[in-house]
Amino acid sequence: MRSEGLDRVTMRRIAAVLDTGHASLYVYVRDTEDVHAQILDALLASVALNETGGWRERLKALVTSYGEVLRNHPEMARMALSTQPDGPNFLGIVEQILALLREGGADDRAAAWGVDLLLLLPTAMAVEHNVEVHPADEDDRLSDMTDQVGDLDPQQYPNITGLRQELLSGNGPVRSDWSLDVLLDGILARSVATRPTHPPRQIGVDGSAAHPPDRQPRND
Amino acid sequence: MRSEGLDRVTMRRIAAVLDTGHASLYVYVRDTEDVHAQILDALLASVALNETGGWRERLKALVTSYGEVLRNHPEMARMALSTQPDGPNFLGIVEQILALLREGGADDRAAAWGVDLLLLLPTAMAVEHNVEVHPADEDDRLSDMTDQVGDLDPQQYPNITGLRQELLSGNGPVRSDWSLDVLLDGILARSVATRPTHPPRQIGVDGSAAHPPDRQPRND
DNA sequence: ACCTGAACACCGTTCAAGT
DNA sequence: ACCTGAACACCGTTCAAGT
Repeated sequence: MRSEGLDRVTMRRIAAVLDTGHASLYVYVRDTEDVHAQILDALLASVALNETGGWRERLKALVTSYGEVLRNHPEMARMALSTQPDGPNFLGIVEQILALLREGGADDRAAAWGVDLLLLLPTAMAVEHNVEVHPADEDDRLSDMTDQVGDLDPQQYPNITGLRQELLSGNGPVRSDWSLDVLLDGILARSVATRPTHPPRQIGVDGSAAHPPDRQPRND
Repeated sequence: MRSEGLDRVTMRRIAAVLDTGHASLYVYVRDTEDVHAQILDALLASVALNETGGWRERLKALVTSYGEVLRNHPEMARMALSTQPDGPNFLGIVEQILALLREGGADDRAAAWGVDLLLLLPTAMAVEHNVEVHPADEDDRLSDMTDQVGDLDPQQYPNITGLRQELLSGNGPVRSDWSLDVLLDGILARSVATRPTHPPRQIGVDGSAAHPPDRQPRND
C-alpha cells in the first residue's frame, strides 16, 4: 500500500501504483481524507517511547519523533491539522504524552490541554518547513528572510532590525527543542499540582508509565 | 479586489468576480501564493495594538486579534503556514510583539524565537478549526471526539479515559487564552534577562512602544 | 456483486493568437 | 503592448454500464 514516494498522495496516483482505476478506491475508502488518515496512522507505528532518561527527555524525544514523521510526509502533516487523527497509534502517542506530563507534575487540566499544544506545534512546523523547492528557486528561498530583514527601515522596525541576529539564528532542530522546552515550562507553570522536585509520585491507574515498559509498546 | 466571500480564493473565482479571463491575472501576480499573500496583508490592517493594560494583556489581545483574522479566513491561514508572510502589516505585528516581549522581560533570543511561536500557534489553530462543515455531518462532527474517547478501553488508554473530562473541556477562546499564557510563561522562563518585577525598562530605540501610540498605527 | 471507463466539476499555469 | 480563449496537465467524486 505505502510505496516509496509518499509526497503527493492523491487518489489518482495511488490508483496508478495499484494498477487499477481511480474510481475503484472508493469501494475501500470514503474519501481522500480517509486515505490520508489511514496512511498517517500506519506511519506513526514507528514513533516509539524511549525508555532512557527522565520524563522530560523521554517526552521531548517522543514529540520530536512524531514531528520527524510529519516532516518527512508534509501531506500527512497538512491533513493532521485539518482533521483530528484518531488511529490507534496516534492515540498511543497521546496516552504516553499524558502519562509523561503527569509524571512531570502537570495537573489534570494542564496535561489534557497541554497534549494538544505538544502535538499541534510539531505538526504546524512540519507544514511550515515543507519548502517544496523548485530547483531554480534555491537562491530566493535561502535568502528571502535574510534580505527581507536586512532591507528594513530601522526607524520603522527597530526591534526587528535590532534583533536581526537572533531572528535568523538557530537551525530547525535547535529551535524545535527550544520550543518544546517553552511549552513544557509553560504547561508546568500553569499547573497547581505538586511540583516534580518531590519524588515523582506513582500514577494510580496508569500501568504503562508507572512501571517501566520493557519495549516499544506498539509495533503494529 | 476583496469581495465578501473570501473562503475559497482561487484564480478562476477572482477572475469571475472581476469579469475577466483567469489568465489575465498573471499579468499582475506571479502565482496563487502571491495573491493570497497580498490579500492576507490587506486583512491584517485591522489588527491593531490595544493601548490599555499591561504588556501581557496587550500582547495577548494583539495575538488573539491576529488569530481571529486567520480564523475568519482559513485559506489565508493555510497559506501563512506554507509561506512566511512578509507584508508591511505583518511585519508591523512582528515588531509590536517583539517590543512587548522585551517589555515583559524576555531576553533577545527568547523574544526573537518566541515571536515565531506566538504567531505559529494561532495560525495552526485557525487551520485546525476550519471545520468546513457539510450541512448533514453536524452530528458526526460534534460527537466524533466525544464518542472516540468514550469508547476507548480504559486498560489500554488509562490516561486518556481518566482525563476524559478535561480533554473535552474548554471552548475555543478559553483554550487559546490558556495556550498564549503557556507560551508566555515558557518564553519568559527561558529568558536570562532581568525579571519584569523591576519597573519595565524603557526600550531604547523603539519609538512605537516606548511612548503610547495615539491610534492604530496602520490603517492602510 | 464487484469493478471501471467516462463524465462532471473543478483547479493552476502557459501561450499562441487576436485586438 | 496588452489581453484572452483555448489548451494542458492535473485534481476528487459519482455513476451508468459492463463483467
